Amino acid sequence: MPELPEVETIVRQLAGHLPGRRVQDIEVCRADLLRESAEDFSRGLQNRDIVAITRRGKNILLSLSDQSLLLVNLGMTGRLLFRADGSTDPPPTHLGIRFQLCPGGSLLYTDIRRFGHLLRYSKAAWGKENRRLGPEPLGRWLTHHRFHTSLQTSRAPIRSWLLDQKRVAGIGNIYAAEALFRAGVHPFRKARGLNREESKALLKGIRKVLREAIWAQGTTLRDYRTASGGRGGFGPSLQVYGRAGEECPTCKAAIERIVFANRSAFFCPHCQPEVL
DNA sequence: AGTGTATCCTGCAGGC
DNA sequence: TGCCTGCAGGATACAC
Repeated sequence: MPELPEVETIVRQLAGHLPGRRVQDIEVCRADLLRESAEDFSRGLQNRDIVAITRRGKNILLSLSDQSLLLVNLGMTGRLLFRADGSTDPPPTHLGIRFQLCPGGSLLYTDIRRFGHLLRYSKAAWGKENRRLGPEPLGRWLTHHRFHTSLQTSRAPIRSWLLDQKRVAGIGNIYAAEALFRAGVHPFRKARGLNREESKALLKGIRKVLREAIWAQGTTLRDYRTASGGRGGFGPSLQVYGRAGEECPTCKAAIERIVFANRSAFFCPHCQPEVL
């Protein structure tokens, strides 16, 4: 569910609450969210101070006072909510893990489908894992030239390439569809088949749609919520995702939906021709 | 090596 | 009303 803009929104909100707070107590309601025992997980976090919160791709990273790190991946339906003490909000459904913080407040991880996970890393172990992720699409390192060069190494359909977190980190099915539409590139096209002009348009499209979605605090189709429980406002700005049968905003042709790699792809057959 | 597919899990919408 | 099917923003183990 949550792609880069959604995760960025959550991180920005939590940055106003978490740093400076201590993890006082941990309640694990759903142990299958972890890859270690609930006891080890709790022991590794208890009494650590949260120093910082950042994002890498679609992952949320909490830096702790002992140099270790807690990674939160929200999967499809994960939420990370901050609740002040005495909050009148109703208790969340599908609570997975509750972190009681000091001085005051709690951090709640909820997840209907439980595709998400929480992982502790040492500084060194995270460094190694981090290198396996592709560059940040909004980062300065990823130039048009590097993007184009990277595309040339793959025969995969460009939609699959964009979803592969080892290529570029943070893009999911919604923003892949939107970026391809903005660039006029059919999702089926081979990555290495894009010429310089097309790859430049694609990177520009990716950056534009991600920035606009961050500005709108992400896209709530159903389950995504910000850290304060709010909804993202980018939904009405989606031009093709979820709009099969509707008119293309550019040319009025009917938007099509095809399924490959087990996922829907939405595109305009006129603005995004499969063959040039 | 580099791809596509099936699978984990729950909830909801739509058809009958 | 209720049962059934298909579909969902992600990541990964496997087969080819």
